Amino acid sequence: MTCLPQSFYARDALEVARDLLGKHLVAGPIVLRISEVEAYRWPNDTASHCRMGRTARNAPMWGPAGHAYVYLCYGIHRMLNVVTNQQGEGAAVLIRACEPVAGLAEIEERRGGVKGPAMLTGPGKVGSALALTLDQSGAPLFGGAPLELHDAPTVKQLIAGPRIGIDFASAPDRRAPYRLAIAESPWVSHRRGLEPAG
DNA sequence: TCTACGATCTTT
DNA sequence: AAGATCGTAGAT
Repeated sequence: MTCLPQSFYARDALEVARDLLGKHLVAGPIVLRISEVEAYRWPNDTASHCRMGRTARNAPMWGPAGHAYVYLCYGIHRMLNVVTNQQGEGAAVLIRACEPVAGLAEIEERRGGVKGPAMLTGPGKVGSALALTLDQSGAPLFGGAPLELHDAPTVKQLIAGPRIGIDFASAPDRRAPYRLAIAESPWVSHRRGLEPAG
């Protein structure tokens, strides 16, 4: 298993999002296959955390690609994003759902005994399974890091639809099909609104 | 400081 | 349909 190089991430978030489907998140004994993502693009994406400019929280989104952006949502959930684009551009891909590949027992334990797709379909659940902490925000995802992204076969059949939980965004950004998932996978949250895509 | 509000999940 | 729960961000 080879680690994805930093150059993989230094592209438009939507391209990286598509290519992240099927790739592996590796954290110690746990390996997760990415099955659903959302792109938060640069520039002019009113759904993005970067819509208001640079802040202490979103600083990693403006930094070098291939690093993590972790933030706390609703006071409870830790969300994992992968930083994309060039340095100085605020963009990232949110990891929304995964399929377990290894470390099933550890994942189940961290998820409170939940099994099946309910275990990993939703960004908060992925964060919980990986035991993410806020101090991991800004950490690289390559070069022997505790959390890494490894290469795996590219996914051909995918489905796309509007992003979840961004009602505050402009109408075009609300409608934009920036949520991508593996077509045949049961490890996908909110199947409604997703349609076959290139 | 103060206040409002989330890129959600669970239970009712 | 609504509560949990707290760090951010923007306003004061």
